[in-house]
This record gives sequence, C-alpha cells and structure tokens, in this order.
Amino acid sequence: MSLPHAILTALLEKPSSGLELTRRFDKSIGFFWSATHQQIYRELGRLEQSGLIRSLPQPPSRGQRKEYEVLPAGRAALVEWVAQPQDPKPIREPLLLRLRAAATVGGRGLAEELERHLALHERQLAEYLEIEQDDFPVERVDEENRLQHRVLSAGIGLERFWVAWLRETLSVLREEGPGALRADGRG
Amino acid sequence: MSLPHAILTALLEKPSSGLELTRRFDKSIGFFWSATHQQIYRELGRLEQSGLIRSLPQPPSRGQRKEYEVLPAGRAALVEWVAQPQDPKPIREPLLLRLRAAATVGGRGLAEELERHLALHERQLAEYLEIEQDDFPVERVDEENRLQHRVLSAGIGLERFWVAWLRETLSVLREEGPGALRADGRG
DNA sequence: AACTCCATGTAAGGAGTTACATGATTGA
DNA sequence: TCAATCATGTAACTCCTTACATGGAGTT
Repeated sequence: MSLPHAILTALLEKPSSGLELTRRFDKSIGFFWSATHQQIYRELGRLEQSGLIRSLPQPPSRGQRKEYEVLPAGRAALVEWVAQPQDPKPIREPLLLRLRAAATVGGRGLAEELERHLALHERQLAEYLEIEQDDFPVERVDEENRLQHRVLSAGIGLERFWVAWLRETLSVLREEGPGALRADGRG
Repeated sequence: MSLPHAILTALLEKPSSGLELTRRFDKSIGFFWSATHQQIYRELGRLEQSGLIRSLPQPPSRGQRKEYEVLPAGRAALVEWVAQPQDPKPIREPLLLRLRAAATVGGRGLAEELERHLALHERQLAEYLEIEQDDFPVERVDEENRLQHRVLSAGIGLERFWVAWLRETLSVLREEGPGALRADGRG
C-alpha cells in the first residue's frame, strides 16, 4: 500500500501529469520506490475516484495532458499513513539466493555476475554522491532538508554496503583458487 | 522467478515435504527469501509438472505427507540460473518513503516508529550474530561453508547498516528540537 | 500523407497475500 | 468421541510487469 502514498507525496511536492510523475519516479522518488507509467495511471484513477486528488480543469479527451493536485483529504490520508506502524519487510535478494545455490551446485560464472553487480552499485553510489554534493551543501539546513538528506544517506549507505560486500565476496572466491567459480574455471 | 529456484536449492540440501520446506523458509533460507506455505505448495506442484522434481512414492491422498526430491533436470535448471545475469532491483523501502512524506507534511509520531524499527533490527542483528557463532567457527572452511558464510555476512551487514542509520536519523530528529516529530510534540 | 513524439491508457499474466477448506493423526 | 494438531491444499484478491493500443500535435 505504498504506491498511492508515494504519488500523494510527489503531487504535494508539485502538481503533475501522469507522464511527469513517471519521469520523477525514474529519478528522485524512484530511487527508493519505483513505478511504471501503467501503475501510475491506474493509481491516479483510483486516487481521483476516492476523492484524495483531483484533476485540474483541462480538456478531458484521450491523449491530452491531465494535471492532478492533492485535495485536503489526500493530505490527511498521507499524514495518517506516515506514523502508522508497518513492520520492515524481510530481505528479498535473489543474489544471496544464487550464492546459496552456488554453495550447493557450484557457481560457474557467478564471479562475473558479482563483478557486474559491483560495477552497477559503484555507479549508483557515484550518482547518489553527486546528488548529495549538488542538493545538500552544508548551508541551508531546515528540517525538511535534513529529512530528505537522511533519505539520500540511506541510499548512499546501502550502496556502500553492497560495494564492500561484493568486493569481500569476490576476494573470498579468489582465495578458493584462481577462477574457482568463474565460467572459465573448473567449477 | 526466484521462488522455484529457492525451493530447488532447499530440496537439494535436503529432500522435504511441503510443510518442512515452509518451516525452513521461516528460518535459514527465509532470512533472504521468504515464502508462505500456499506459495510453496503451488510451486511444488508446478515444479513436479515441469519434471524438475518428483514426489517420492507415498500415499497420494490428501492430508498425507508428500516428500519431494530434485531430478537431474532440476539441478541443471538451478545451475543455469545461478550464473544468469539479473540486474539488482532498485530499493523499495516504505520507511524511506515515509520519511520523505514527513519532510513535506510533517512527521508526527514518526520518531516512535523509527525507534520501533531500530529495536527490530537490533534483535535481528543479534540473531544473525548468534547463528554466525554457532555455524561458522574458524575451523572447517571449505568452499561451501565460505559461501554460506558470505550470505550470512550480507544479512549481518545490512542489519548493522539499518541500526546505524536509524540511530543517526533519530539523533537528527532530536536536534530539530526535542519532540519535533514525536506524536506528543508540535509537529 | 507519413513519421515521430507526447500522453494516456488496456489486457494479460505472474507473484505474493489473506482467508478459508479438507483430510489424517494423536491424545484426552 | 471430541478437540487439537499436522499436512496439504483452494479461492479471491492485490500488486507489479510486459506488451500492446489509441489519440493528439508537430514535422517533413
């Protein structure tokens, strides 16, 4: 039940059309809650029907921009959701599953895959660090800013974790004998 | 497409019935890939139909234990899956979403929720550390063992990250003024 | 008229969740 | 025999993903 609230938050920050929301879910908000345009359009329809948002007066025909804004009921729903208890979901990480499977059936080719993930996480980390430099300079620290900075810090911390873990794991694999779990090694 | 492979791995480690699998998905494997018994039974049926596993000769009536084991085709499918490229999924963490929403609409009651999550992650971390002490003593380090240890290390590292991040975030909230984002404060 | 974007959708299916149903076994 | 427990399922629903469809606007 997070998508509607993600959309409410995005619309509160700035009233938008479906496509604009989709773009924003590809960057800032999407860094910790991704969504496709199909999900977004469907959810916009539901939110409008529930009276939490409304579309601004616009030509209602198909293929035309439709801009949405949050109604007071929508803001109230969001405020209520923010403090509502929700247990953290257990980890669900296919890569760990694959490592466990590799422990049983052998991991031919797994090292390459770990290296690929390492590169991806390094790139993501660099992107976050760039955003941090641009958007969170030491001056201007009001509360809103600080909370948003904490969110970004979580992204940075998680990427740092994965980078470190992948490096250690790769070095463990290499200790097992050069190329032990590589596609070109002897499984 | 991870659940079938999680089940194949579990069955390779030890042939089991649906309920036994469910129990194991509540602990070891479940720490990074959870599943309910409904998912497991459905998937066991599919895997059997695809010829990747088979049920050992047993009374076929309802309410009777049915033990499964992996067939060669199942092992081959798992080997193939292990090295197959799969991009890491972007983060999807409702708590970060709520923090971002709090930055916009205020976070009355959020501090309590962060404290609750902190306690949960501390408990999970303690559990992992206990498992590490029990299952991974310094002696006996064959390859299988090391890979499984790396998996556990990921769990430990992630929990350590969340504990640290939550503590920092709570201290940031407190700097904003005592009780700023508490339910009993002035949001 | 054909092509390319922009923008909003529909359709179908997979995966996970929640609630409930049914049969076998065991113990009081 | 009654209840509890073990064990295997069904049903209905939500959410997400992938592929495709449709309409408008501007260009050539």
